[in-house]
Amino acid sequence: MSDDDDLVFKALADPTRRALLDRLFVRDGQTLTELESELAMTRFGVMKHLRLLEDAGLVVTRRQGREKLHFLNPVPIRSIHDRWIDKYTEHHTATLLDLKAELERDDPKEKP
Amino acid sequence: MSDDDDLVFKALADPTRRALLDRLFVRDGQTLTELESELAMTRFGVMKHLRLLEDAGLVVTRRQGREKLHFLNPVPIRSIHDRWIDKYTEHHTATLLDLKAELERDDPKEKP
DNA sequence: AGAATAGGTGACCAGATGGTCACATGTCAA
DNA sequence: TTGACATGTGACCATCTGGTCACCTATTCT
Repeated sequence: MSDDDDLVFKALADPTRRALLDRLFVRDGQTLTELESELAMTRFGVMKHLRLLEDAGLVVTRRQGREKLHFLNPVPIRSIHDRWIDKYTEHHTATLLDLKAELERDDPKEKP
Repeated sequence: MSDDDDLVFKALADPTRRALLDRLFVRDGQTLTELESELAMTRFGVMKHLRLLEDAGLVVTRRQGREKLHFLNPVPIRSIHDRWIDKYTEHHTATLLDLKAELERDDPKEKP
């Protein structure tokens, strides 16, 4: 069944952790204290979340003196995609999303 | 922050629900009872999981008499991919995965 | 009509999860 | 070497989650 991805899905299930990935997607290599300052949560909470992201392989780290730098790793995300997106229908799915994005751009916040 | 995807990530966080998606990926349009028969869990548990998958848009359904048919919807999966995979590095990431797959094919279960 | 089949609801409970704190270790700079 | 800074650990608690059951509705078959 290939579910060693369990850590990845569990890690992605929390909005705070997804926000952390978003921050790293914008600017890679941030420290714990930098990330904490944007997140309305104590340092300990952020640390726990980063730990889970690291265990899942979604974030890789490098020590630099007393600092620990965090980097986003996109590989596990790509694996999720490949699990349920058939090569032959991939183009069709991407096209649907493009259409959705275009509709939302044309009619912003429309309430039917 | 675009986190109306919360239901999607929560739905994917459970191994039983991922297994259900796997089953539908193999054969689409199954009923609740068919899916239950493969899953070592009572009908009620499976029903709860399918409900969450449906709320998240990962599964779409169609009623046919007293049966309810379940179909896999790949669109939300593609959205996850697009959130953190940069268009410009996408090819690089896919290449890394291909390499990983090839290595695991050549050296099955090697313990370094 | 009556029985069998497919699906649905609400309550309930054990166990997992998110967040905080007191306290501890390692690192840099004056 | 003393103090400030960056990160780490273990315990603790309120809340969420996964799974089951008693009971109910709707559809099909004989």
